[in-house]
Formats: sequence, C-alpha cells, structure tokens
Amino acid sequence: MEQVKNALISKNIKPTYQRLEIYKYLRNNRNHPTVDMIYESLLKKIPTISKTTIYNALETFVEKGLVMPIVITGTEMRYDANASKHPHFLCEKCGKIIDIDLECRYIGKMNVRGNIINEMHCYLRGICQNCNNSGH
Amino acid sequence: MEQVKNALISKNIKPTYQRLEIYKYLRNNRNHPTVDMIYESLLKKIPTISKTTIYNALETFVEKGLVMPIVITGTEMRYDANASKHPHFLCEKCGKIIDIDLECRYIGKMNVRGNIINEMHCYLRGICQNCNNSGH
DNA sequence: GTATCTGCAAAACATTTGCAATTCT
DNA sequence: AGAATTGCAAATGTTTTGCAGATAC
Repeated sequence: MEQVKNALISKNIKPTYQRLEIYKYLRNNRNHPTVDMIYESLLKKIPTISKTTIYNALETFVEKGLVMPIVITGTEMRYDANASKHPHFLCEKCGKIIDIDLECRYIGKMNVRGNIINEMHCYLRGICQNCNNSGH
Repeated sequence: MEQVKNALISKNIKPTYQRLEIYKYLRNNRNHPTVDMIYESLLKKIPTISKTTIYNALETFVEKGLVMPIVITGTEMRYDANASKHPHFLCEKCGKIIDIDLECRYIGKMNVRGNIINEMHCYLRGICQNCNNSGH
C-alpha cells in the first residue's frame, strides 16, 4: 500500500487517488493490460473514472520510467509495471502476453553502418504452457 | 515484372491488377510503409483504388506468407515485402524504419516452463546514420 | 454463371485534444 | 488564489464491416 505510493513519489509523480489505483492495478495484474482492460476493471471501484485519466496517468508513468509501454499487436498499446527491460511472449492461440525468462541479444556492435543502436526490444511467439496442455 | 506476378501465383494468390501494384510498391519501396503511404502513392497511378482494397490485399499477403507485418510504433501497422525474419531499426529522431544487418538471438531453449517458442521478433532503436551525420 | 475481388459508405476502435469543473496545497 | 489533475465531449486516425457492382475464370 505505502509501497505503491512511494513508488510514485520516488519518481516525482503526485500520488493522486486515480494514479494510485491505476498503478496498483498494473502491479497486481501482470497481464500487460490495454487501456480498456484497466478502465473496465477500475470502473467497479471508481465509477466516475474516465479513459482520459487513464491515458494521462499512463503517459506520465511512461515518461517518468515507472511503467513500460509494450507494442506487440499493433492495434493497441499495452503496459507493464515492470519497467526494466525483459522480453514478452505472445501466445498465438489465446492471445495472452506473459513475461518470459530469457535473455535476448543481438550479435554485432553498437554501431551498424553509422546507425547508433541505443536499445533492443524483443518478443517471442508460440503456444503457452496452458494452451499446450489443454490441447490433449 | 513477371517475377512479381509469379511471386503471387506461387503463393496461391490471384494476381489482380491492384494486388500486383501493391506488391510492386512493397518490393520497390523498402521503407516499411503504412497502409496510408501505399494508398497515397498508388493513387497517382490508380485514382480509383480504395484503402479497403489495400487492407484486403495485405491481409491476403500476410496470410499466405508473402509479406511480413511489422509492429513497432503501436499506432499503425507496417508491411515488409521481405517476409523472412530479420530485425528492424527505428530512428528515434526521424521515425524512419530500416532493415538492419544484425543477428538477434535469445539465450535459452525452445521450451521455457512449458511455453513453446515458435519465433522471435526483435527491433532496435537508436539514431540512424543520416540523423547522426546531420547532427554536427 | 458463379466465385471472387473491388471500392464506397458507415461503423468500430484506439487515442488525442479542448476545455470547464474539481481538487490539492 | 494558483497550479495541477480530472473527466466530459468532440475530433482524429486506423482498421473493420456490409454490401452492391465489377471482374475473372
């Protein structure tokens, strides 16, 4: 509880009620939610919350490095309370996105033909453990 | 010319006039275009073409494995006539997306805690050679 | 002639913007 | 009071859908 509040304060983000609830959702639901998923869930607790507020809060969180935006499906953004670099895994069957414990590397240098590489993003596709087991 | 047509036929895609032009555009412009970029360019040659047709054609191309959809920005899809796996580089300054000659690997196995990995996608971010040179 | 493909118009989503009301200090 | 935040309503941008007419085999 206090931990969540301090996480915001330590990143210089004013801990308003809405921001705390949004961040708490992200910490408790490690499902890389869309804005809509967050919205639908918070509506139960905060019936007056608006999507604009969620967009605003997430923008702030990303700017301050508290939250990592992730792009996999192409049509919608997803967000991860784990802001450190790590790869994601998309299940091609159920569409779920999970964290995966792998190290991704590129073989080469920081400078490729004059292009300076700052960071690498990677995600993996396949069949998740759950879908794989229910398949037989 | 015939090559373009045969590329479609060999993937079991009927080579209509519009599809040929869309695929030709992708072959000639290796800039990972958006639907809108393809549309605006083809309008000059085919004033009656519609975005729906471009969406339809690209969907077919992707299904048949002729074209690779790429997801980097999160707001729009981009397409690449090179359907073989290779990483992309996004310039954080000019927004250009280019192919980059690097090998990406993950350190680990095909099966991570029951999740079966089929493929890996990766992209890199940084400053492109062009922006880097014009900077000083 | 029957399947498929094209393209218009409208709908469906995701996101952004303008702004007035609210909240916090 | 003053600055930041919230949330409504409208606008924007991308993609999807329904469907009638055109095209191809």
